[in-house]
Amino acid sequence: MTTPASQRQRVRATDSKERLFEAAMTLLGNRAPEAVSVDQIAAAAGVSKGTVYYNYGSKDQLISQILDFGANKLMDELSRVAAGPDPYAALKHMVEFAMDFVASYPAFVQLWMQEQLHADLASTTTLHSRMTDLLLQVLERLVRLDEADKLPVATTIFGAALFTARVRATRREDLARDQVIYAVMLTVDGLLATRPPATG
Amino acid sequence: MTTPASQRQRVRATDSKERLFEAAMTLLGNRAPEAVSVDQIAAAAGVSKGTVYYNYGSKDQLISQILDFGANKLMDELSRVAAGPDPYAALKHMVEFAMDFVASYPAFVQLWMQEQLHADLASTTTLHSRMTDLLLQVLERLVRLDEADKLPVATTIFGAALFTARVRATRREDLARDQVIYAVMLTVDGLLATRPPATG
Amino acid sequence: MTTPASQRQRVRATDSKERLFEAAMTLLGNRAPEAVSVDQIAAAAGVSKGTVYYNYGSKDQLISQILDFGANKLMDELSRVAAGPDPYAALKHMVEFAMDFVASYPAFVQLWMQEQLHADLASTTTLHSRMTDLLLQVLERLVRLDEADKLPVATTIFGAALFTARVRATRREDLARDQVIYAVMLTVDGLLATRPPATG
Amino acid sequence: MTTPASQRQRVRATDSKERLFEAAMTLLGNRAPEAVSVDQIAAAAGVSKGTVYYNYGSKDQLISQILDFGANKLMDELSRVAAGPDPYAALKHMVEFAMDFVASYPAFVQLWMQEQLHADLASTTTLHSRMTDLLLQVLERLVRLDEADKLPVATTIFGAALFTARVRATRREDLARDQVIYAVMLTVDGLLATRPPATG
DNA sequence: AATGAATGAGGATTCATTCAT
DNA sequence: GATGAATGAATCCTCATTCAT
Repeated sequence: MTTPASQRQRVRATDSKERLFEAAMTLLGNRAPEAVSVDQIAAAAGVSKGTVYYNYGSKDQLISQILDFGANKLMDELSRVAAGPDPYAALKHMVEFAMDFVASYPAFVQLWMQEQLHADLASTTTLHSRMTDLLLQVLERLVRLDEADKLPVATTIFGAALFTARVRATRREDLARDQVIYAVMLTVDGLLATRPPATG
Repeated sequence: MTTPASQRQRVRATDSKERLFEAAMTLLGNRAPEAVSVDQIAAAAGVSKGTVYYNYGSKDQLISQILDFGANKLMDELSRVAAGPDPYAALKHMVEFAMDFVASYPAFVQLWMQEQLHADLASTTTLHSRMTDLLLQVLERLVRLDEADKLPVATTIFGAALFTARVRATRREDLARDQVIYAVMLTVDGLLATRPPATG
Repeated sequence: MTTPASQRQRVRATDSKERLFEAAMTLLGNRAPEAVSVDQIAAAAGVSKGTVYYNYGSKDQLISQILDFGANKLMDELSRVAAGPDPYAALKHMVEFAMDFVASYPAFVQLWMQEQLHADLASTTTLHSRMTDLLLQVLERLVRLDEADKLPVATTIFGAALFTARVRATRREDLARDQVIYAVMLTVDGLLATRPPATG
Repeated sequence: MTTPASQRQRVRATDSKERLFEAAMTLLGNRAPEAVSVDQIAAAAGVSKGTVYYNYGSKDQLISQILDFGANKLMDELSRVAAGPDPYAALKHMVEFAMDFVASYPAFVQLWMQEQLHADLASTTTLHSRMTDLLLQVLERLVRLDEADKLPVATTIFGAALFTARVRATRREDLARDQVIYAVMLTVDGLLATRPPATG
């Protein structure tokens, strides 16, 4: 049935789903997921509570989709940036992008950190290892690393970027974007200063 | 609450209170505070629910006290370590201590990050600024920093340490303590490599 | 038992007991008994909560004793006043005394009205019938009443006095004592105007 | 989970709200609001506890609505009756109506008296002043009153009617309706006997 | 005589979820 | 597609009461 009337309805249906997604995104950027009720999300989206369940099945699934959306969006762009010819510039661009991404989607870090706590490390671990893998790909084009240092170094860069980005999102006045990026890149500078360059 | 602070000699009096503190500490290390019920804390401490309220007034106050306890303990020791003669060694000892502290009190980071989200930046901000102040005191004995870089750099070190420590606390198998400490110190190495030494 | 030692103890015991009585009296004047906790009473009296139970056995018994104390005090004085030679003057004095009594012991009316609701009409009914009996004794010295009118008339006077006195206790600015007494006495004036005088 | 549909009674949309209202009305007629739990109200209405909150938001709001409903219903009818041509008859009809109203809605007086105690004199004062205003409108068509006597006299009639009506609602055997109305009207008789008639 | 610690039953409220329409 | 009504489990908290000291 693709009568004009039902088409019009489908457009509006998609509308509801997207509005809910945006609303949840906004609300979850400031508060822990437990502190955001389905009522609040529905109200912020201007739809009824039932619509949340109609479109997403459950609160957890809605949150999961936000998390997945964020993780994929982040990784996609980061992978693209990581492919740049100059590894140092690529790393810096990655940090820059991460910084801006967190500013745009504060809910994402919020949710990811929250998930980190639960024992079900499914998507969480996945993102973490995807991130460190990607970082290491670029780092190894820059310096030679001991096997045992790889994960710690990558995790440190990842953590420094995430943490400072998150702090910036909360209290934005006193942490200038470029200075923070510079500070995070110091880890890489430290590597360059103390490690042999990558053999190519 | 009419508890004269001078008479803390009663052994049994402190017993329930301490057991509750420990139990809350343990439970809050693995889960978000909203996900830990007062019932669970009381049960884990082997006391009745009412005892939580008798001793702490409310769940929030119990959590607050854990947070304060952790913040003070952390800052006390860190201040002591920061006073060491060699600034680089002092910084490394600080990172080492932070790493071990988080391993011992995972609940603390958990709670602190949680607080970070809420808008009530009272104790949260305090710890953050106390930490960055202390870090900067030591850093400035090591290198000369632009005014605008101070807070970003200190926040980066703080964040990298906290984040990696927290990740270690969750999944301890693949992040060796010493390598992580080395990785966090890379930020300092980067500073040393790119900045003029402190004048003294 | 009137040994010196026990006397001395009785003095101190009486002290706590009386302080509790006064404190309860004050607190119960402004709030419903359910809204006044034993903690509050003990705190207001400057003693520990256990002392309430040591002295009164339970919250209910403490309240009961206040109620009994008030009922007896009120009835004693009212009986004395009722015996005056002029029945109209006696009635007016009774109303005056009741008005002042309620102003002094607002908790009393409060508690009595509260008890009124419960099905256990023990002390409540007793006071009510003692009051109406006393009123009727005086009224019958003034006018002749049909048997069926006695209780309604006495209850009306009782109620008018209690209600206005209670309203005065709450919002004291706009109800002058003497006008209120005059207004309550209008019921008696109405009787005098429409009823044959008592035969004596 | 949920009980099978066969066991559960289907309740119509508006039904639940009204059933809750009635149930609360009944329960609050016999007990102080603090002594009536939301569980009891829900059980008496045959709905779940959550339904109380869905329909009324809170226990206080439910009680408020009962109070408002009663106050409006009482005032509406009383205003209508007060407009009658003969002021004495109008007053008597007002008392009669009040008497019957309290018999029908004992909860109302109960709640009103309870509110009286709290310091939040919002709705309470309103009803009180609306009542005395209305009474005075009619009284002034009957007799001339000193300014200072107006409020006391009106409050006395209001109180006498409310109090006796409430006593009747509790122990109905010994206070006949007509005799009580007669007794309350004695205040008016007293005024007529001692005051100059209204000019007009 | 007095108390501080502890208790547990009970109460108000929230909220994710279900379901008939 | 969407919704409003209803639910009940779970949660935080209060408070009268008990008891060892």
